[in-house]
Amino acid sequence: MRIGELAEAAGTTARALRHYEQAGLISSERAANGYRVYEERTVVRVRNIRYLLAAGLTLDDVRVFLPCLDGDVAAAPPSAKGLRVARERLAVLDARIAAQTEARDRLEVALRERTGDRIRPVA
Amino acid sequence: MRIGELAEAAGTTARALRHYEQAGLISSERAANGYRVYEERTVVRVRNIRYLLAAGLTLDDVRVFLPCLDGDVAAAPPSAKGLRVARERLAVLDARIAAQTEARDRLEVALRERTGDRIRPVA
DNA sequence: CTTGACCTTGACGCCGGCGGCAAGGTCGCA
DNA sequence: TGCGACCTTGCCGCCGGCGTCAAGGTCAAG
Repeated sequence: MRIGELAEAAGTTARALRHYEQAGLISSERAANGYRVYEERTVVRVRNIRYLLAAGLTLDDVRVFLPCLDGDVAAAPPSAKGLRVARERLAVLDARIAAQTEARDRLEVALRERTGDRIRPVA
Repeated sequence: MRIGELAEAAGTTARALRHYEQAGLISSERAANGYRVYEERTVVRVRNIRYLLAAGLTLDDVRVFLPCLDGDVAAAPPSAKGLRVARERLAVLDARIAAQTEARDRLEVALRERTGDRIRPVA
């Protein structure tokens, strides 16, 4: 399939796909005329990429998960290094989530206190 | 007080303060030599601004809270609009956190499966 | 043969919240 | 009188994930 088809099938744009390729997240072969040609499974891969992006990860983050992006769990088990990196990522994600949750709670508290008081007890 | 003092008192930088002024969040008078001069209460205001920023709002969002940023009880309570913006932000933050938590959980599950199944890592 | 839909690379634009540098003016103090 | 700390405006840079031209090549249909 060509880039336009893939884009539509995966719910994104050709531009984004070139961007992912440039970032090393997907790969393509080339037809004689230079057009990019993709395999069917790339659709799944791209969907997974977009899922992770939507979850707030960066392209850099996503790269770490490449081995698991094709949805085939039995396929390529990650290397020890991959596992280590993945665990580190997990910690990073936890930290990030914690930070955002904290911010969220602050906002909620502010809102709650607004029911009467001022925006926040200011020191 | 001058910009440097305000910056230190409010826990930020002179650069950021000029940025806030440029964004219409704070105002200053000018001394004869052109230096910005601030009132004491601006410290509180800036702290509140930074508090809201840290809670995940944008400068644009903060603008709607201007009437209540001085911590003055007599001042106007946050407008209905302000509350609405804050609630919307809260929803956005919640969604973002949920998505990331979901991704995190996926990763954890994947990790668990790998380490349980295949002990031998592949280079 | 032409149109028009599709593809190619390359490069600049944008948003947000500043950081940081340039190039200069203004102080107080020794 | 000269140093150094402070201030001024202005503008470019950065990160991330693309959007959006620009300037072309390719191909099937009419």
